[in-house]
Amino acid sequence: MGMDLLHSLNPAQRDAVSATPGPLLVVAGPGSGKTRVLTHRIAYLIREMGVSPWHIMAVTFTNKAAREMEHRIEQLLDGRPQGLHMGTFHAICARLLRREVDNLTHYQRDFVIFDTADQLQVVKTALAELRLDDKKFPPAKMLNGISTAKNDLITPATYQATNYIGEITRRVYEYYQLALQTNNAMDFDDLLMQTVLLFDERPDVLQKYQHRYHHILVDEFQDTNATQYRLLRQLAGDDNSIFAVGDSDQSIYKWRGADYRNVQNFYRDYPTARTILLEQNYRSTQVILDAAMGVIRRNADHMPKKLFTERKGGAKLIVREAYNESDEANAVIDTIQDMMLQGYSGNACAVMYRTNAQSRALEEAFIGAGMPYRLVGATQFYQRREVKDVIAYLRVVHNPRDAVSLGRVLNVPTRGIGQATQQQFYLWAAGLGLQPAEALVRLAGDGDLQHPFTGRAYNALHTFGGQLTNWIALSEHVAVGDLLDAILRDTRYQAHLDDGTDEGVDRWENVMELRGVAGSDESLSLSDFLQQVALVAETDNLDNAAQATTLLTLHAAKGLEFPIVFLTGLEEGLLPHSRSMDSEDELAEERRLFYVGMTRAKDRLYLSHVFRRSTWGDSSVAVPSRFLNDIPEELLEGGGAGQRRRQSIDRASTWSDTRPRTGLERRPAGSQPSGGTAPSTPRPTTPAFSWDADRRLPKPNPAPEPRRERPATTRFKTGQKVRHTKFGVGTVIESKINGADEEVTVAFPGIGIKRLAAGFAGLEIIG
DNA sequence: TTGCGCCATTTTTTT
DNA sequence: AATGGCGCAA
Repeated sequence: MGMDLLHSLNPAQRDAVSATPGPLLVVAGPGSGKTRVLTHRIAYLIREMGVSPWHIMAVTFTNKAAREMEHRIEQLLDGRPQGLHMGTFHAICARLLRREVDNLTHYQRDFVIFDTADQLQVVKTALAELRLDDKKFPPAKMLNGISTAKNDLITPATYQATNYIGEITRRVYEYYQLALQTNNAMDFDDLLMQTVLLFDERPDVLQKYQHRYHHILVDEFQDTNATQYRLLRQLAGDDNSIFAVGDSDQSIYKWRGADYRNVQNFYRDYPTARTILLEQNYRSTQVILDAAMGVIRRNADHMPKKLFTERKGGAKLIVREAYNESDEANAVIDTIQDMMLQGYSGNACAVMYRTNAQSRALEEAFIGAGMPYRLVGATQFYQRREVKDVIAYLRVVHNPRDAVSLGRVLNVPTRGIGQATQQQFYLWAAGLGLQPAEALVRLAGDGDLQHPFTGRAYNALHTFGGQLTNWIALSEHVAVGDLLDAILRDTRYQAHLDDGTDEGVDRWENVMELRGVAGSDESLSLSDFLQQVALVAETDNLDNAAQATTLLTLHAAKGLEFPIVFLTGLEEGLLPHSRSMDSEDELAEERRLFYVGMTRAKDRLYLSHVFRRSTWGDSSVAVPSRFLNDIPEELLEGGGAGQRRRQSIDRASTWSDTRPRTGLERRPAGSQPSGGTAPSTPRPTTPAFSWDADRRLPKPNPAPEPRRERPATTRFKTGQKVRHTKFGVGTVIESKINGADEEVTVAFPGIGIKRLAAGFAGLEIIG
């Protein structure tokens, strides 16, 4: 029997799976079979060590990972183990808090979970109430500060402000937290923090869980934050075992409070902890691994690892420059079609990028080519206005104290409760000591109730209050789906969305999709439904069955693998992102992000950057990412990246008026070769380049291109040498008129690309 | 009160 | 390029 579980593992994996209970850290390189180790460990505990599943808790990073593990354990054990507790930190905490809600000081049963939009709403209210200027103190920044505090387990009471902004953040945080309690709502961070606080205050409650969870397994340990780590320590107590799996090279959530120093904390707090290193990779070719190691090695805090695989050799990496993002996208598509001809299936490829905004150009190209794709993230389903509205209705029905959700739908669809009425209404409700929805219900139910509303406003409020009362009553004995139907019917929501445009139809379809999620299952409670909906991640719903290329951000790619991976937009400012450029730490994280992307690839890795990238409608010259320079030359097909980087800058300087015919010029919109729908023409668009060098097409489209800029009035010309007082001598890459001033982009050797306002820069032309 | 149109600002990554 | 905030007209 024991053979079954261990014989398919390599020595290091076997060591981990069969380790004696106690603190253990598995350092798992990418593709080293960590899910395998985790699942086998759980199976081993149950079957070989006689541990009851009831005593095991496994924490994963996404719900999808939890499901996947559950599925694999089921296969290993020929059945579902009863009582095994598996899920994300957030889901596990939410469940625990629901169960212990009577022991919470500030919350009642039926609390709701606020998402970012709700949080922003609360912060805006807080700023208004505190008479603070939301221009000076942007709500998103405030929220960020609050979240950071919560991730570090800092409450409004323990918040130490060191400067004015800090003091403002503290005040907003204080107000915000009270508002959440009044709304009987928690945000994502609360789920974790309130659990820790509960355990702190109530040793008896903590003890209950300590007695239950003898074995705690943690996936993606490098991405735990201080609060999560504290929670693990609380649960582990003195007697329970922590089995942590992680890889600090794949830590990419520092901005969310993740602190990979928890790895060091782990050793500090558990001096007897064992470490097991998993270095054998079962995913990628050695070429891909070597390239990835070449990149990650440059990080100062990188712990040396030697990733190896039995898949010696492999195709070299291919780096190419495209003219602009649409050419880049078309080149990707062209290569994917090629790969499919070579026998790869439709879901073999993934295209990754740094920012969600980059998906647009790709999507357009896929649609243009008639190629199937699925997009992970972007405007996430549950963030869409119409979906949020419908959920807000359900939330108010579920928890009438939720004033944020009520505020969202009070006049959506418009029902004659305008701004003036709303203000009056909120004041009146507050005077009664009631939350708005509670007051509405009272107004509808009690004809004698004193109120200040005039005929029209009263009618509108009274009617809505009546509806709300009905829905609440309905929710007691009817399935979630039926309740949703009633709400949609009573509010005439479909008519509200139908504005005659395709977008209106889309929106209704989204609502129907949500209706599908609710299903007609009687046993799904409203509470469970809302929680489920609040805690889903976009990657959770990724099904691999669809024969489509996956489009996703590098962050979303973590934990996934694909035979063929395209990393696009590898340019300075994008990867590394411009917001990360002035901090060594953040730069290191950007590099890890690149590393994560590279190591998703099993067989082939394509890297691309563009010459011209458009952001916010105007485009500018881009420089290849510095990370490309760190890939060993011999692993790249064709020339090295460093060479290309220099070439690109040089080329930029010769490309203004004497631009050679490259076939790369952007075609005027609409001049694309048409007929893309015919299946016999699999290549409806003409790629500017192909990764397959010999298939590079001759330039078929000599359509005269409208000049992009009228440089007649610019003082500086591309290719000119200029001198700057601080940066020294550089080469002008481009210059354009921007408002009243001229914007000059200059490459300064050894310094980088600078964008300068000609009026202020004091540039001297020297050649 | 609603709805439209103009203006400003924006994008890093997400449970 | 797209969204949100704001002012004005109906």
